[in-house]
Amino acid sequence: MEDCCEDTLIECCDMRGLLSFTLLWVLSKKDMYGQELADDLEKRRGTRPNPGTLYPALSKLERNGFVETRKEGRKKIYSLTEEGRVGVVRACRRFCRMYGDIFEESRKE
Amino acid sequence: MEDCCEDTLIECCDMRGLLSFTLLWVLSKKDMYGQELADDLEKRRGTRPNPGTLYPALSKLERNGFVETRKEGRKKIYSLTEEGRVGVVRACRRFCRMYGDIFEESRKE
DNA sequence: GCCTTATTATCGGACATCCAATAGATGTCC
DNA sequence: GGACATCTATTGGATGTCCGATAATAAGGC
Repeated sequence: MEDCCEDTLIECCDMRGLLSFTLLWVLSKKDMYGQELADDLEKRRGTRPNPGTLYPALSKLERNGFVETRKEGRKKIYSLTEEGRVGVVRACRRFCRMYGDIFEESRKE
Repeated sequence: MEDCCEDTLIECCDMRGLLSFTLLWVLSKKDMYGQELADDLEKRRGTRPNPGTLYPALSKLERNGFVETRKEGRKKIYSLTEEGRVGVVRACRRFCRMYGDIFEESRKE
């Protein structure tokens, strides 16, 4: 408990990465606008992603055809395209093959 | 099955990242030399990490005190320090908080 | 209309991860 | 000793993820 890093950053190794994958995953559950996505990421990581990180990643996903957007008032709602839905399933499979054992072991404790 | 990406790279989103975390995790199971670590990563990801990726990451972990080395013949064996063991436990906790739900759902299928 | 606020967005810089290509160092085998 | 294979390592360049700071846009309240 005492060395539980609830809201702190890991200092032993860099844990950056997988932002676009995480965004696809979150969007596969529910359409969201930017700040909602930022809320979700903040809950996961403990820190809120900077707009300079989040929006370019979303733009790239849209440019590549995995995400589409619509406007609702001042909000811009992001949702997966059909291609995005196919892609996220494949990406999850790859993710599990890469890191599944880490989770299996951590579940036991 | 047909869209299973056994040995191909994911094309829908970038899945780089977490190399140093993965190295710490693998080393927490067994001391290894460089090429052994490369074998393990190849099995996980489908592609072999380039030496220009692997060795700088290991050097940084050693420089930061999480990994130490000894020579055995032409091999250089990497192992975790005590600090590395503490760090990897914390990092795993963080990792599970970030991505646990993805695994939980994928386990069901 | 004007101010406030929420939301989207860009810029510049730092760094980790990735690659291809190449080099150095050390065992092994003939 | 010399050729070969194995293992460690570096260089240089591309890209994604991260930040702080700042800007642009648009809805709502007065």
